Amino acid sequence: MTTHDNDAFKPIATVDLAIFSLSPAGLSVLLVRRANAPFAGEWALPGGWIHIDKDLDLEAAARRVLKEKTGVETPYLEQLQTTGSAGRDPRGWSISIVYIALLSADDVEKRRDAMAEDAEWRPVEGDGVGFPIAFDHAALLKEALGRIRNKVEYSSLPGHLLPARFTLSELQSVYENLLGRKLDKSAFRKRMAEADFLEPIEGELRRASNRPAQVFRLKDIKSLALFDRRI
Amino acid sequence: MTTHDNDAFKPIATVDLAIFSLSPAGLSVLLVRRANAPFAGEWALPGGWIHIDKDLDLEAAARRVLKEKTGVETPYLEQLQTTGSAGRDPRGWSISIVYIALLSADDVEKRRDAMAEDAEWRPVEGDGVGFPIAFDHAALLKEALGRIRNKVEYSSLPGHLLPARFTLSELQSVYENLLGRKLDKSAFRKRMAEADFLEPIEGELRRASNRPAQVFRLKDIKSLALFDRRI
DNA sequence: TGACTTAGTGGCAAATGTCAACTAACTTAG
DNA sequence: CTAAGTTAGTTGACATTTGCCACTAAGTCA
Repeated sequence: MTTHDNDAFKPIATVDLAIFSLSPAGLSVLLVRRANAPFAGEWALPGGWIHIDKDLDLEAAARRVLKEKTGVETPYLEQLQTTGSAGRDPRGWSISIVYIALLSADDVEKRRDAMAEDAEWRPVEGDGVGFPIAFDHAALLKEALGRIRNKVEYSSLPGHLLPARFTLSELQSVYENLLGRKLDKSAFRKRMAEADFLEPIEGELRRASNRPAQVFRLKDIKSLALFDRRI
Repeated sequence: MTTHDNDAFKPIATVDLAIFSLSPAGLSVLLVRRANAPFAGEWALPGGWIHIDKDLDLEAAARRVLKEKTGVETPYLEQLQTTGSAGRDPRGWSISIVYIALLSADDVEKRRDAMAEDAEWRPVEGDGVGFPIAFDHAALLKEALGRIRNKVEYSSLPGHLLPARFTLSELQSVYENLLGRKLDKSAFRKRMAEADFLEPIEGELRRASNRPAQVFRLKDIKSLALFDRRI
């Protein structure tokens, strides 16, 4: 292996984000309208070059892009995968480090004013958004959706799509929405208790329902609790 | 985001591999002695620059490095994570796309002559190798070991450390070695049947044991079967 | 105050997992 | 050739877990 610093070994490198939020209608993903070639005018996953003068590391780069596009800072950011090849970008050999970010609908709504003008939430339809998007971003989006739908079955991931405080019924609704099926209330509550990733906020009840419901929060807002057995 | 092609946005990019094999004594990892600065003379995970003139994509780059260092081609290569920051390489902002490769002891032995001279198998001790290694490779190795030890509990990963043909007892031994505990034979066999990732090779028995044992192969040599419930 | 809605819990039947003991297919020694 | 021994493979009793229906509880509303 030859070891010398020149452009023969330096690909284009970006971070790209699959940013999701959840409404009663289902998952939405954030897309941006590209201003410049290649793919000018087309929708894409938000992303950008790594600013080696500003970004201390990859996660910092991803967080910067997330903030720029949504105005939101999320505790939950997961690296999906890195894709890189000669053919994926007309400008040259390029690498994309792809992250998944999960935002609660609340946070999104609160920061709607701070959203980038070129960005828009689009409902997820099946494995994509129902229309073509730039680069290989359709494949990346499909991969991200696969990751989310898989992890819902064995982890606390849905909790990261809720506001910081939520009820068990709200959590169950998110699981059901992402799983695409109804869950038994008793079994669900038993599972959540067993998985031990929630803590009741003492003295805080949600009075919107007929019977006041206990409010919970995630014990760990940055990482997922993994279950021993799939739902 | 400014979009222009210059070195302000081009980090150093390499692929690095955590290559494992298993002996009765436990896991071993391949290390290489670095010839050049930085960290000249120190041990590191094998890796190298992406050759944008030769490598069609990242996986091709990883496979090239694997072949160069071990002489072996493995069906099983998994992307671990991508790490990148300003501080991890003295030469500048750098990214490493890290892969895990699993080789059977058989394949390693058969191709020992083709192994790179600067490469050496080292036994895994705890979360590392028991001595310092270059760059942030100790952290990467720890991460890779964590990934493997986690996935043993809910997937067919151990099958990828065996030769293409193996018996259930051999497979069980690998699980026990990586899990660090004994498994009940009957329960183990029931689990493997349930997970449905093995197929018996008709008419092929291993006669090394007292009672001839059925020989199996993995149904899918490139990807893992995931279990519904952890072992 | 009673009907209704939602939250939260209990308990039993069904399903699943554990593992000891069994049978089977050899090899080895006498 | 046969019995003993070793390993592979299977069975089934019992323990544990899970699913889910029905119950109680805490309100709101008319």
